[in-house]
Amino acid sequence: MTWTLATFNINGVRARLEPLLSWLAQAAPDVLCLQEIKCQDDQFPQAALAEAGYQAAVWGQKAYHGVAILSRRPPQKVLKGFDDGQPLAESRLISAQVDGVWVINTYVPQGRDPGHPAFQEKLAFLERLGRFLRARFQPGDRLVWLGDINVAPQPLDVFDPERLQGQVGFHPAEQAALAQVTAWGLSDLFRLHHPGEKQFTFWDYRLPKSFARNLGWRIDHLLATAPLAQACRAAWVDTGPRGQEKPSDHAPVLAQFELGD
DNA sequence: ATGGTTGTATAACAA
Repeated sequence: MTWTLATFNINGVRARLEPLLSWLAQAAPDVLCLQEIKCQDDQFPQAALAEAGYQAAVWGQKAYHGVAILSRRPPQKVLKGFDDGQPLAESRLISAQVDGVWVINTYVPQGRDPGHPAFQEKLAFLERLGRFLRARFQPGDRLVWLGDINVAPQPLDVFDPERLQGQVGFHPAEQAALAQVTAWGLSDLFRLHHPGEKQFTFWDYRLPKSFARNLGWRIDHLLATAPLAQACRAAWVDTGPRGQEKPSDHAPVLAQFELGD
């Protein structure tokens, strides 16, 4: 079957429910991973999404962070956090096996500044995610790690690589930490289908007219194991929502697959 | 220039 997977940092699901519903109706992904829902589980708009044809596995928290996996069909399994005996303090990781694919949805800590303790927490999160994948899954499994990963891998992935070199989101230490995870056997689906193309997924509100001037970063990714990368027919960024009224600062990223049995 | 805006919550904090 043809299967479409998407990731979208929604930056407050309650503040953007109407645009989310219209985007879902138009883009019609089979699975949508959300980050920064910024609400508790019981505040999540389950009913409105059910009416749109989606069920949701949600791990929220008050005011900050929060992740969810929306799917047309019920997931076979859902996992919140790393499930390694040490609870994750913030709601930044939810995984689900849905339509036979393991979908690992992360909102990786932003890191604040390379000199801030939060930066070390970001690196530690990425290392822990690498251990999580290696402990639980095989590179031959149908698996996608996706979400707001908060790291631009290459100079092509930021609007001004010289100026931004060494800043949070474009620092060698986090690029190395990301590479350590993907070295397990994950491919960047957007880059696979668009080598050499400058296409961003995030435009900071704090830079005046950042979207109109395309002052962005490619920090939202879909990273797939070989069986899924081989099944991937297309990957793209939908910049439509970013240009609308009161947008999220991120745009959705999608990938389409032809899944055999 | 170390700025700027946004959501949540209602004062700052995180991004």
